[in-house]
Amino acid sequence: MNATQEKATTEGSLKQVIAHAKEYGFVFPSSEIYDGLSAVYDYGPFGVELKNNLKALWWKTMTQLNDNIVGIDASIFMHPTTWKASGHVDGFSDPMIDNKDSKKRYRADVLIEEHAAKLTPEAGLALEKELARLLEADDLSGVLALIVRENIKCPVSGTANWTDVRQFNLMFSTQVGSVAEDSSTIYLRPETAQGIFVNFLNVQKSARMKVPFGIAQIGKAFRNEIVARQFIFRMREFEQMEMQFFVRPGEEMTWYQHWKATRLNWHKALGIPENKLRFHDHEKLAHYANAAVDIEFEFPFGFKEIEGIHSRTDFDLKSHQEYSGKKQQYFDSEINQNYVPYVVETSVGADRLFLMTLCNAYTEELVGEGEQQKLRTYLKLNPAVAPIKAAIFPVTKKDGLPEKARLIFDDLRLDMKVIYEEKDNIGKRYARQDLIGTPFCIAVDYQSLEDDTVTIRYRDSTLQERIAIKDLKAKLMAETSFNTILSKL
RNA sequence: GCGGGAGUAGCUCAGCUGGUAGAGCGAUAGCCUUCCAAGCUAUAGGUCGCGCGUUCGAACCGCGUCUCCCGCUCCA
Repeated sequence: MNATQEKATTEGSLKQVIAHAKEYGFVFPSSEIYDGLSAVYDYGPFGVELKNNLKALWWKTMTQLNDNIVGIDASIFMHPTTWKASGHVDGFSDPMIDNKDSKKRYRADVLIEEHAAKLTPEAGLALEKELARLLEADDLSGVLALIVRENIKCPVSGTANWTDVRQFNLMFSTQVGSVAEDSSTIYLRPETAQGIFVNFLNVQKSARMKVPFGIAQIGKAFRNEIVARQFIFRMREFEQMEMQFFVRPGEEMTWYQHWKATRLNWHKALGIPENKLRFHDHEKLAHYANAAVDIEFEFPFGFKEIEGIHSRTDFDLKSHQEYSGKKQQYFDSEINQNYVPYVVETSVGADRLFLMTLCNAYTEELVGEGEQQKLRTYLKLNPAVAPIKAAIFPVTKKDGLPEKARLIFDDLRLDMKVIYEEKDNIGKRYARQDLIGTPFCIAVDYQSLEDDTVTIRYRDSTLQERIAIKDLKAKLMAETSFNTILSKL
């Protein structure tokens, strides 16, 4: 651990990243003055800039670089039947049971299914049927009775000392209408995808889209997680960036592979090192999917999913067709056929993308020698997504330097987010910008008054070079443009 | 939800076996200083997470509660 001698560059632990995020205005706990609200967070002044940039980058990648992808913005509230059709009403609530000795929590249905697998095929099948009947009837005490009757034990403690079976519904519900009695229950969407599916024909017709084509959407979704933790990694209110890609039946695997590669590449282009990213194939597939893979990032707490790519088959559109009684078909004039398209989904957690970006950017470096040695903390953010693109400093606040700097600032602000500061010595000002990841600092000095040049100081190297003021904006625009990322795709 | 750990100024922490709060950094204002958290002056900021109890007296002891962190479980 004695790495103090060499120039050690380290990434932060999750704790450090959280502390940094709060201290420097990226992420605050929600309603903090009331002790916060579990698993809910607010984005601060620099956090919202960073997040907006990430969202804009994704949006442009999808809708600007692909002429067959268009966007929508659907509501959070949807007709309740939507969630019956999607399977969330039935499938999104889990019967849970705790073992009082081992303190472990299990899904009661999984426990019984695993037990059934050990029985003879006939007995196992009979048990599963019984379970299905009980679940269908929402008979939770019946499920417990079944566990007791079968003498199912906890794999850890080996005892059958169980709590009651309790239902955890992951969807938030609320009422429409001001009078409680007359109102009907509706849900806050647990995923944004259904807003796309129910608008499939609206979009296809109005934008005259031809299969294969995609619909992109960024929006909030809500899940009443039993356990929500790890900062903004798992929140009860979160933001998804989803693109549903509609393809001819039978061609879904080709597109699945295509989007898998394309999306991984996007994260790399953003500047995430290759060795911190990996694919993780799903062995157990969701009810709607015939193939699924996660793109995982190595967070301080391990490799975790940031994006999912799913081949959702025609499950959703078919289901909506059934429940709504409205045909969800597409006429493919190339092959002269009507069909319900298959869907390949790419779904990024915007907050996870944000957290990945922040974790990856957080850097601590020992600089200086001996007594002078100190820790330099900065955010190595990609300039294209950095909250502040440049800071403009007069080297002192007299002799007309502030006025000169102001002119540059007023010109730059028309094109990008910049900061002007003249308080404190310039080293302190550099350090403050490092902490929020500002990639460039522009210093106006006495030479600037004579020959209209300034120095530009680079965040990561702390090196400076002199540049003519007339060339400054073009350089900054080029260095901070989305183009620097998009051109790599 | 369960188990473990932790809550004192914006941050990092100090505060003895109970005697009603302090430091450094940071922030703000000013001075000084043309280049990497320098120096000087001043100011602001805390019902010690919250509640109840014990006590003449609680940051400190007891009980309860809330929040955060780590693990179990689940997912975008």
